[in-house]
Amino acid sequence: MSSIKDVAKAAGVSTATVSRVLSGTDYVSKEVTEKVEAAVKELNYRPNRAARSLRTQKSNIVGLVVADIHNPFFSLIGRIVQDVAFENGYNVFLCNTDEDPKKEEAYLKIMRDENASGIIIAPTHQTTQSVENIINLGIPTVLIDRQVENAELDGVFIDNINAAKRLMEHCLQQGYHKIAAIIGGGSKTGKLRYRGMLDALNSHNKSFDKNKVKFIEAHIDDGYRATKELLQLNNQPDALIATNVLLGAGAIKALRELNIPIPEFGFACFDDSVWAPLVNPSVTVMAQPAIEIGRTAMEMLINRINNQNLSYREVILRAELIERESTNRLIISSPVAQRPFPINHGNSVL
Amino acid sequence: MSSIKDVAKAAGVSTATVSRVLSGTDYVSKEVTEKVEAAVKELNYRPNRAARSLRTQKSNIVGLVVADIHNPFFSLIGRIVQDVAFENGYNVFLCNTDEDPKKEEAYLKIMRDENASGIIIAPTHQTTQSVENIINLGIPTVLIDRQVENAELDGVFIDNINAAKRLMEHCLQQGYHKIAAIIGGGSKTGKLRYRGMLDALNSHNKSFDKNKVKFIEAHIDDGYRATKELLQLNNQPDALIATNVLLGAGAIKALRELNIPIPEFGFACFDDSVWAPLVNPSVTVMAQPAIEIGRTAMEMLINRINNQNLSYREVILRAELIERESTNRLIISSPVAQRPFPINHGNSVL
DNA sequence: CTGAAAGCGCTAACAA
DNA sequence: TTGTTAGCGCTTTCAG
Repeated sequence: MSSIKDVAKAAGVSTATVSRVLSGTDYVSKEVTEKVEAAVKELNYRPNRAARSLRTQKSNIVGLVVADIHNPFFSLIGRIVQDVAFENGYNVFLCNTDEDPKKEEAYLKIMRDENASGIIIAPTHQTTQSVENIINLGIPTVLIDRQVENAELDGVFIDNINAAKRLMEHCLQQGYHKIAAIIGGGSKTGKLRYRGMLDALNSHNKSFDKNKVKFIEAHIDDGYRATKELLQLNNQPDALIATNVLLGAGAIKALRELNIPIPEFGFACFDDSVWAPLVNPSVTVMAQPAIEIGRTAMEMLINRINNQNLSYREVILRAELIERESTNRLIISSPVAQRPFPINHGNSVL
Repeated sequence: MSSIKDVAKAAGVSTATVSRVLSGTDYVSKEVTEKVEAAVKELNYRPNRAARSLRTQKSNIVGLVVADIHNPFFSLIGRIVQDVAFENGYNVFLCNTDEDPKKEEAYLKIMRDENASGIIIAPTHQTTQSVENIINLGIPTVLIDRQVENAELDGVFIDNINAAKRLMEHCLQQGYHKIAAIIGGGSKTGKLRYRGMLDALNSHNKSFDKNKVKFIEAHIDDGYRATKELLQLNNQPDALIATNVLLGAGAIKALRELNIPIPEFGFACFDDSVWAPLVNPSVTVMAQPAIEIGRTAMEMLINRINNQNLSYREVILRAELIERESTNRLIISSPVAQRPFPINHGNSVL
């Protein structure tokens, strides 16, 4: 491994000059520049990142802190974040918190130790402390997925209340009136979506039957169990909304096992996925624009890194209601194969 | 941000002593140790990684290089790799190559620049050059998913030939005899799986009808298109095997649109997924043990980092055939809801 | 426009 | 058992 000294020697210049050529900050004569570039090529020189980082107190590391990269919503975001990062010379550190504030804090500390340039984070539900931790780091940060009031941080979200409201509204319009919900209780997002659903109900002079709402951990198993419990109530619901893709998958498993007829029983969930149009009947979803979220977040982060004085901004993206069969109580029995579905849907999640 | 000097001053000792206490390598008296630890706590001191890395020519960075983290097979592996890494003090750099050798090479160079301690990689199809690049780095490396002959590298794989053979064997036993295949052409894995399928056919004195085999890029869209093409042949196939989860999803879309009756027409693919048991009919799969692959790979990597003199080893894990309805030509029409499916299947991929 | 030299924060000889 | 010190490879004043 050749160092900057070797290059300097080979080019017959000082290390400072080599550094200048590489960074392109200062003016260097054409002649010298060429000599240096030749030496760089010759020696196959690549600057040592640790040395650079130590000297500049910066790094090209960006932390991506999410609950679980295996959640397809996050993996799609992660995919795009990494793409944009790569295009801009940044590397992505992957951190899975499982919504555990301890882990989250540990990762944030590591980001500080690494002199991370920036962080993209979907903070855990312990919002206040968590966000305080982030702000105290003094590292440029973009929040995703979970909005935090009054946080002096950039963020990109969807309007959860509105999206949930529209989804509930849709179900009501389809004629369901005893609607149950399973909600991810680990994050702020779940609470907002609950509120949106409630808003829709209220505007119809309705409300949630309390024992038809379950705040649970956002895992497949939990969605499965909760759905089974809900369907064993005396006063059974006639529809179910799940507030994320994992809960949705668990719910479908349960509905299948219990042989619940859909869409006589209505079902819808958040997040589009590859399988939502493929299960039978196909599933109505509120699709979050994951790709756009990821791209926007990384771009905002780069802007923030390059200019810390920007005023903080929040980007709210619109989620899209995709109506499919699982809530189509009005016109039952149109065969699956005749319903078109998007082959290349940008929001789609595996 | 306090440095080791501040701690040394506060504890009234030298920086060397502080370093010794922190690393635990040399003996330090109890008394001094306590003073140092108190100072560390007091100042909320955390060692600067760049400085440490520069000095030791090591880092705690591990690169995870895969085609696409949004492929649920890789995202599950990534999830586990990151877990094990975290437990052992390593951080994971995420790299998506899209099977592009250029990108792969770029990421490998970055790993070198970062003094990465290790790499876990599913190499692209340009095997020889790619693996040479890896070996030339001199960084401990574990291959996953794509076996490379004669590579002086650790690896953890499944026996692709055998797994594909068993899957094909299963289809033949179910009475399908004009079986088509869509195969990921971008990686070695696809070729091995092709060979396994061929082996099974040969042992029945059969062979592939050449225009019923398509080597394509492993994307959903490509699987979709290829399936449509295959079903427009004069001599239509009576079954289809897809060699990975993305191709499988695309195939199902196409089969749905064309209103192909399953399991009269047979379908199976590699990789279990959350939706495989939920689509209708449920899909027979050859499930790869993704969690085990990820865990084993990271553990092997740590071993290799700690002892470069170990002899190289290959771990071959067994894939599991999960028979579901989509190949169940023999007993048609058992209702979905009555077929049990695993709620917490370890291999399951979203 | 270029060079000399200091120093980022840490570890590891070597000394004591 | 502890301290002194050199130096990892780079950038960035400051001089020229």
